[in-house]
Amino acid sequence: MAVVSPKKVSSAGHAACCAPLAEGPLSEGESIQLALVLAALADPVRLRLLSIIATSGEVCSCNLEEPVGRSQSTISHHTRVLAEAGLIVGKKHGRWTWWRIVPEQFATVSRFLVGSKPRSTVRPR
Amino acid sequence: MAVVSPKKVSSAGHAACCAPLAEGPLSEGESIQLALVLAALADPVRLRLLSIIATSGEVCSCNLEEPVGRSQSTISHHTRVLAEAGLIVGKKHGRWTWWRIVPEQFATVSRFLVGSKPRSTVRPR
DNA sequence: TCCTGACATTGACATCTGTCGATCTGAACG
DNA sequence: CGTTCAGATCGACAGATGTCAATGTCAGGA
Repeated sequence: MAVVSPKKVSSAGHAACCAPLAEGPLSEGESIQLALVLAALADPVRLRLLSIIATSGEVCSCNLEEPVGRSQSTISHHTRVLAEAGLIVGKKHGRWTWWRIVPEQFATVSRFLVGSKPRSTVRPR
Repeated sequence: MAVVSPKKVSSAGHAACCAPLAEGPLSEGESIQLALVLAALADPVRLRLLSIIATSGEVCSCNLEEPVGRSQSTISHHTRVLAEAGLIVGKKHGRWTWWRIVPEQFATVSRFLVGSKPRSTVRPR
């Protein structure tokens, strides 16, 4: 994933945009946007964090370290990546940050992946 | 993506398995499997290749280099990654390899991402 | 006002990944 | 056979990523 640098784009927003994969070739820009969100999803620890948050509805960071067995700073790093990808949002309650899923972002990515049915056929040159 | 090594698992099969994210915490194994497929998707060049293949129905490698502007060896690398993730399959016709989408694998991943609705709420400790 | 606890940030490090040029392999065709 | 061509593999390299320990920040409670 050389081209995609999450640091540059502070948030992928809800704009992982564009039409399903089979609706026509993706532009370079569209593919970079989508890859950003998919890259945030493509880590075992982050997937487990997401499943915990999605299952619980709302969780504070303090309840995330133990189940995945990573240090506090690592968890903080991962929640940041997920938040920048627009997959979760955090709300501060006193000392704690409560995280919850942003279903719309998941739906957007999901919409891309379905409808990837073959259509016509192109002969090789 | 430190833990996921596509080289070790020759194919992710159609077993990116398990229930939707919100159906309960993912096991470590499940998360690694899913991350494998998502990592294959999380690259702009591979997304564009997929969109080209999905749009065309069936394409030979020789028609993939030019649209994405990468060398032959790089394309070969990417098609390999996609094939190992079970997202495409290649069939040899004489000298050419024809690639096509495996819709089931996309559906499997997609099924994970939807249904990620918040449910109950967990109090911080 | 000072301490404590919850997170964020930083720095360092080993590992992984995308890319290319060069080389290898194996099918088609004289 | 020997040549040609599609595509796989190899070797190298720059840049990205996951991880942790250490340190910074800032809200609440004593």
